[in-house]
Amino acid sequence: MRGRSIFAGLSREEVCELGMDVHDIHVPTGTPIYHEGDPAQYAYTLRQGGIKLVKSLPNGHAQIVRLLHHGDLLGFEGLRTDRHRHSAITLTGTDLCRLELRALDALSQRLPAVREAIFARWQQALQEAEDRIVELGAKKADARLATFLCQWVGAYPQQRAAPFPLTRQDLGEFLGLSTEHVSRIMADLKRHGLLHEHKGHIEIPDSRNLFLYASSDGTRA
Amino acid sequence: MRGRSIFAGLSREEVCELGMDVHDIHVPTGTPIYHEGDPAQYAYTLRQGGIKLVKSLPNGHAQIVRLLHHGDLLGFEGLRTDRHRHSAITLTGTDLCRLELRALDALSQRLPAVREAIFARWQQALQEAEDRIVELGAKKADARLATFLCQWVGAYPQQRAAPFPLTRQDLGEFLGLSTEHVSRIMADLKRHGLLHEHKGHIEIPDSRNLFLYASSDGTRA
DNA sequence: CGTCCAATTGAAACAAGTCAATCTATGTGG
DNA sequence: CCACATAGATTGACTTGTTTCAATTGGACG
Repeated sequence: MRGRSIFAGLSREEVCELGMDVHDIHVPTGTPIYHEGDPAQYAYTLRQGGIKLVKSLPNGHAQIVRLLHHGDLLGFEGLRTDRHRHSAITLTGTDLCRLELRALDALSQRLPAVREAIFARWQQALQEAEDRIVELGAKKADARLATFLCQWVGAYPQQRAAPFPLTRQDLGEFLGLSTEHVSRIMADLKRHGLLHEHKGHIEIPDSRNLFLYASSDGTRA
Repeated sequence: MRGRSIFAGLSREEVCELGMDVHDIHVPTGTPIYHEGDPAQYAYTLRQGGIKLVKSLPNGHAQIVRLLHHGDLLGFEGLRTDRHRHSAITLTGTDLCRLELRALDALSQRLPAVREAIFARWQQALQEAEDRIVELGAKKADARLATFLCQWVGAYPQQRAAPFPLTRQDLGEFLGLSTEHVSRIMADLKRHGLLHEHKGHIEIPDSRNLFLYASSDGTRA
């Protein structure tokens, strides 16, 4: 699912011939791709790197709504609303494929397979968002962090040590915690030997142990 | 959006003729319509009443993922997955319209307008789920409850006092709080005259005040 | 070598959960 | 019509979880 092109079977040339121009662009670390509230003009597919989708509250607090990996889509809400509903900020240097929303909409109307592919990703995003609601609503801080780390390294099955560009603040904004608390829990996990961290990479020696840590009465409410 | 039929313009007879049989069913208060993990066979549109969508954690905790009002859809995830991803339980007596998923899928493939309508609702659900993530991740208990109450009464603009079938436990499971804490905050709101409650109905004298209460440094992280 | 930013740590304040007791409304059967 | 049983709501005292503030450490980089 994730990582499969939405242009089921179409080559880039064929897509271009259908009237959309497609640009590959590179964005360096920590750079906004678009801002919450901006008029939505482009959608993107993430070819390489990591991105956070952030919503800000009036009182200056930020919440990371979703984290995107290789193969994920962003900006597609522009197909239904005229403005972006969150800010997209790179966590690493990223390679993106930029698509025009108007052309994408027209094209996907004509090609049901493309429409379906977008549809499917949307449904998947809803599923993940609902899982996140459960995490945030029903688990304590340490369990939230532990399950998140398990999922993160699970997204990099090939490597022994997964790249980990997130700061403590990013983790806090994703999990609804203060950076200090995140820091303490991370230190705890390392002390228990459940987690190693070096130079922007993390490694979980035995994810079963971490999972147990995560479940061990990580309850709330 | 909410409340509009997905069968854009088609009469029930036309829908039936297209090969789907449609049943109106009534379900009394507190009854499960389907369970998390059940094979998905039907989808429903909610004609009348209230429903909670619940996910359970292994350790026996429950999280209400979404609350449905008149006009909302449920069970449509069955179009993409073969099992229901949450349990649906009535909060009141409800009138539902039951649709066969297989037939619905076939029909919506043939009628792009129907497909689009479902698509649109899905997108809306994602939007609301992301808003909920922000609520849960970035606000404190009292602010979460206050904004929720505002939204709830906002869904019943016609009445002066909105029907309110939720128990304290429901509120807790929706907002990620203990029932006791919910009870205390509700008592506080009433003490401040921001909220009245009688016999399964609530009334917010001035929603601006409650909103202020909700925003007044309702920060976290 | 000094600077800067992120991470860590500690102590204290605050928020929320837990447990237990009480209260209230509601419905039931006598 | 009343006594009682029941389930949800409330309240209080206490414990635990989390944030806040402030100070310190550590690493990356010029």
